[in-house]
Amino acid sequence: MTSAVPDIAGRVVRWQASHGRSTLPWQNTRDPYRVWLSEIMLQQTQVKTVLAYYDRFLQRFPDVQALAAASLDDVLGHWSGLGYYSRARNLHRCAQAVVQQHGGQFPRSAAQLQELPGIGRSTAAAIASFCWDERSAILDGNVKRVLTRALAFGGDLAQLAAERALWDKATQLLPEAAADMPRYTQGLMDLGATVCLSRQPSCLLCPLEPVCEARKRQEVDRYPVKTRKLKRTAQSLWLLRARSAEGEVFLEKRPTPGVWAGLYCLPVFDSRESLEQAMPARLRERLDDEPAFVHVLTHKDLHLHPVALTVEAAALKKLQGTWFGRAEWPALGLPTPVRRLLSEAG
DNA sequence: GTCCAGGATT
DNA sequence: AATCCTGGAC
Repeated sequence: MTSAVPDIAGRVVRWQASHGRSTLPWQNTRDPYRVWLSEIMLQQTQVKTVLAYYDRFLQRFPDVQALAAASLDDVLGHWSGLGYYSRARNLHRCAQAVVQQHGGQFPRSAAQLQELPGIGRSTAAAIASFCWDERSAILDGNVKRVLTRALAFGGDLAQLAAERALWDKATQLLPEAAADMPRYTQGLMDLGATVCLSRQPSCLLCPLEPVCEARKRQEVDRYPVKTRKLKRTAQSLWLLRARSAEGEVFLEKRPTPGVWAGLYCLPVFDSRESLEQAMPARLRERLDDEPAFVHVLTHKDLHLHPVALTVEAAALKKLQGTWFGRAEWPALGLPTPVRRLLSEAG
């Protein structure tokens, strides 16, 4: 044993067995469909949020064949509210690729999994290690935090070279025994989610505390190093909130790509003037401006201006879109702010 | 209210 | 390097 690294893997594996999570609905299975679905949902999304979606999604789409056979609208309807809707579009495409190109079986290596839509390097490694014990490293945001602290890795993760170097470190740290891979991978995720927190980490509860370089130097909060320039722009949008006398709502489908791609949405306009011009003159005086509110995306603040209007259904025949009744629209793929607006209206 | 965390695609 | 969403902490 000439390695300079301490036995991090063994510590993680033993800690996972005694203190890690073991009752989440996507654990205690090696079914790649269930593991894959959970990993996609958990991208950029916290466990608590996913818990509200996972079982319901599985009930509607119990296997990869059912998902592949479903319409994209149906899939987006069950994803509605989870955010980052390209994940749902890629999920659907991936299911179809598995059925059509792999005979309904997920390919059994991380390298092949990574060829599929929506599965990047880390997600591929997670699936392969959980389902088939493959010795392949994950490196999501939580794990980056654990590893950069344990190693006092000071490279700037905004730089490609540092990112590559950390992937190499993560690979070197893997347990030697393939059979330990599921527990090791789960342990790293658990540590990042429950102990090695971004703010106020619980170092006293951490199995890596005795070997953690950042802890040793009392510099835990300096890792990971990432110089990011999040420059958020602002944009105003006007939303036509039309209701018919029968209580139906008027929705249009969003184009792909773009914000809310593929989802149903109230008709969107760049200005109040363009909203007015899109409808018959006799209706313009009945427009009712409602309080604006801000909806935040990663890269822009959307200032949303709802404009209400009650009309007979035929009055908007110049606009693209469809009327949906109370029995229909709740099941559609809707962005959260639009769903909220519709709910408030009754 | 403000700030922040969190992968893959193009 | 830019794009894509929501929820939780403070």
